[in-house]
Amino acid sequence: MTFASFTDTATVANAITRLAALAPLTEDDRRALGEAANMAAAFAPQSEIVSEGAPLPDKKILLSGWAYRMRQMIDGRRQILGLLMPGDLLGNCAHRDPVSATAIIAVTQVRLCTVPSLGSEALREAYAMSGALDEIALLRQIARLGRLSAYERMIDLLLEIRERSALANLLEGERFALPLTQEMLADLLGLTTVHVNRTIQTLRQNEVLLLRRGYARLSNVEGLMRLVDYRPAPLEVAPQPEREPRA
Amino acid sequence: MTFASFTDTATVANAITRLAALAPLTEDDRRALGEAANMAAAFAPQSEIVSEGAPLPDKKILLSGWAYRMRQMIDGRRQILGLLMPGDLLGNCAHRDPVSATAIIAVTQVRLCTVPSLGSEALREAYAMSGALDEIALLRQIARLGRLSAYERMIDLLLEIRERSALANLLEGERFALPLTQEMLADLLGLTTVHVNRTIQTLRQNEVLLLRRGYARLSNVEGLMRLVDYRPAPLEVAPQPEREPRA
DNA sequence: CGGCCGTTTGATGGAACTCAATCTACGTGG
DNA sequence: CCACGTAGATTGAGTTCCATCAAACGGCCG
Repeated sequence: MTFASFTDTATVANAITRLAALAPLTEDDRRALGEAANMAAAFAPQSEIVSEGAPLPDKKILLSGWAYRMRQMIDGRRQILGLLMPGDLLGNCAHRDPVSATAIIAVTQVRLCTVPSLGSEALREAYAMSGALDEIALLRQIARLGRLSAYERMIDLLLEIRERSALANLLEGERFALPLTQEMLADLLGLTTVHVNRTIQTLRQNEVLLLRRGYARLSNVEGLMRLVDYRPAPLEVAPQPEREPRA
Repeated sequence: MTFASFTDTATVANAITRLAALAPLTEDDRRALGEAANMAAAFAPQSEIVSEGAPLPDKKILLSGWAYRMRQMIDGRRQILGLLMPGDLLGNCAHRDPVSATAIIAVTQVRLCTVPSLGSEALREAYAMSGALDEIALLRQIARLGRLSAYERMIDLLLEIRERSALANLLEGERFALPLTQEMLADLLGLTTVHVNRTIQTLRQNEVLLLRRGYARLSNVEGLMRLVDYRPAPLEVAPQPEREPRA
């Protein structure tokens, strides 16, 4: 299965939903975001959005699509450091002369726009919250790689993706998009593709995971959270209107 | 060897040296820092400076001593997420109602003080730079755990500690303090203490590492950096007056 | 139809873990 | 001042999880 043709169902609305969950946006904010979105730049799947060591661009919003931050060693070993999903913010850096510490690569087709004037209090607040969530994701990734088995790592990662999808109202019932190849999952989890494949099969046998055509569904989320000691990010998540699953 | 009695040779000057390397401090800044340091709070070795989920205190400077950020699972597995060394800043968080995502534990005796009024441009700049370096350290830790062998992880970590020591002028010749037990190293590197011990012995046999009484010395730093593809943090490090090694 | 990307399967090896015991340095109290 | 307790370091034997190597399979697109 290739994801070059992955049809991203996320819209600008999803990105804005996420920001609104981080700080109470005013109507003005939403309008400004909508206008900024009209100036969005598009990136093809697999393209390099930012290079390692390149000067960091302005603060940007990921309007739709997925990307990842990656580090590659000279001998070819790759480690994916973190995922970027709709509504995530890039270039969160307050000091002058900022340089990107990592490359950023598009997974699917990606649309990016510049954050509108940061004059708005709520937008600045959302930006700060987003930075805090970014840090939590990095910390989680460290604990995942350092102390979980392959089986647990996979569950922990899927729980995180599910949680972040929910934040942007991208949970359709209990199903969510997972446009990652097993190779990307391996680079994310510090495993080989072969072992990722075997781990997924075990998850399927245990009826924990349904994985099909770029979508995933977890069973018994509560139990899984207990299994890997998963702690949701400390956010009073406003309940979102639930979208109908479309099979 | 216990580090409860570890004599920390770092002084307030080391912490200030680090900040000065991040942004050009004025004389006023230095004076304010010196005064703030007089109001420092002390923490005993092994004590919990901040609890996970506790409300985050004000922005603080670690004046002297070492600490670490940690996450513990219910079944007892521990992962050290990162180290805090003299001159490091805590509570780098711009949004309201911040809660610590991790516990912070003192390794040695620790002294902390509140950052003086952030009115100063240079201090704000130093704070931002420090945040960027924190992120780089987290990213490095992820790549370390995900893609390096035990042997490489140990080298990579020691190179990072050496680099950070240098930033606070805590490199004495080629020697630097390493007040960590093998158990802490294990929790930091995602290994067991037994394996850390064996890895250290291999490093000693290869004449890469000298480790004695809480101090470390690396040989052939250039070669080690190449071996693990170590990339120093992008900082134009102002050369510091070198301190005489004393031992 | 053929090639390619991604997935799946099998066989084998090795890096790191587990369990268990011993050793060493140091601080403490008798 | 020595006996003891404890934290940390070290060593050995056996095991397991995950990597490696190699090949085959499946769907999609040209």
